[in-house]
Amino acid sequence: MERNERQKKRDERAVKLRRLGLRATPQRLAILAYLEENRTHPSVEEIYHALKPRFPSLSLATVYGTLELLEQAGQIQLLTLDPERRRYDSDTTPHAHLYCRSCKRVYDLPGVEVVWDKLLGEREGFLIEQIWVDAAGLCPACRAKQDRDKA
Amino acid sequence: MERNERQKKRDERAVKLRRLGLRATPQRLAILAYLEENRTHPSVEEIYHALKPRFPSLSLATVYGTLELLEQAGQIQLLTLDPERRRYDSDTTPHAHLYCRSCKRVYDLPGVEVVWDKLLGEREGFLIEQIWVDAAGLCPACRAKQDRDKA
DNA sequence: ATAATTGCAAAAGCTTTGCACGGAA
DNA sequence: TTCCGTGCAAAGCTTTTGCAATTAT
Repeated sequence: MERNERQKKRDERAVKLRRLGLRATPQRLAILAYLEENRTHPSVEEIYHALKPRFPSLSLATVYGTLELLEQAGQIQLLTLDPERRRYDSDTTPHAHLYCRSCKRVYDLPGVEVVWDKLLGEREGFLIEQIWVDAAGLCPACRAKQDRDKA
Repeated sequence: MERNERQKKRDERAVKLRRLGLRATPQRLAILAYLEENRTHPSVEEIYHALKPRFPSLSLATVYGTLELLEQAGQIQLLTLDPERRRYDSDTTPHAHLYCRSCKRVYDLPGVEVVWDKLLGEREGFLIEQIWVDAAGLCPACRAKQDRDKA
């Protein structure tokens, strides 16, 4: 990616934050950029460790706070399917996830056709604002490894 | 419920546990019974507090351990849609849940038609063993309350 | 200049672990 | 009698909080 393009994206993120009434601090821009560039559904700790070298003074509390803020602003989504820790996804469009019970990572699960919009709205008195389709099982790599071990 | 019927259900639970290779201790029977009789998706702490009066020596560690055991044996399911704590459901048949962001309780969500079985099995290299459909929003009571407050 | 944000340290939950004792089979 | 299971206390993590110092606007 060109230097100019990188700068352009950074500016776009800054504008986005200011439109939300938030200050565009280097920490927030970096966290947002990390999430957009790493679609691995990172945990808070993973984001923290990835950015710590570039921001030696970065604190976990800041990462927690920023993620909560971005989530409430609808810029990212909180994933709860990993029972051990929070994970975040900058892709807020509807898609299913899978939690691999072997490597404990979260993957996008392709090919799940759900009529997401039909589920939102009112339903038997409930107001449905958000839907997640979560799976648990094995990712391709762990599945292959398990087959090998059995053989 | 008659005394005989209660005893009968207790015996059935004991048999079920022994078939799984587990000892039928009073604590385990009580936890299982509580989950079957309280379909409120209780947290570990809720189960602990409910049973503590009848089992003054009961420990949280025992509740945690028993729930993990029962889950791995497929007798109950772990729900992760409440980001603050684990909840459990003795109903292991496919059904959707809703997390009310106001009262923070978990409800069964009626009327969601998902072809659950079609989602299980192999899919693009992934092995899908379990599926959850989780929603966030407002339960009927909190929704009514919010409408009232707005008026 | 001013108000929002960060970073630190401490605290607060939730969950797990190790081990001696007790109880189910 | 033999192990499995329980309870306790301590530890381990994840997440939150309060506040003084810093920084974006």
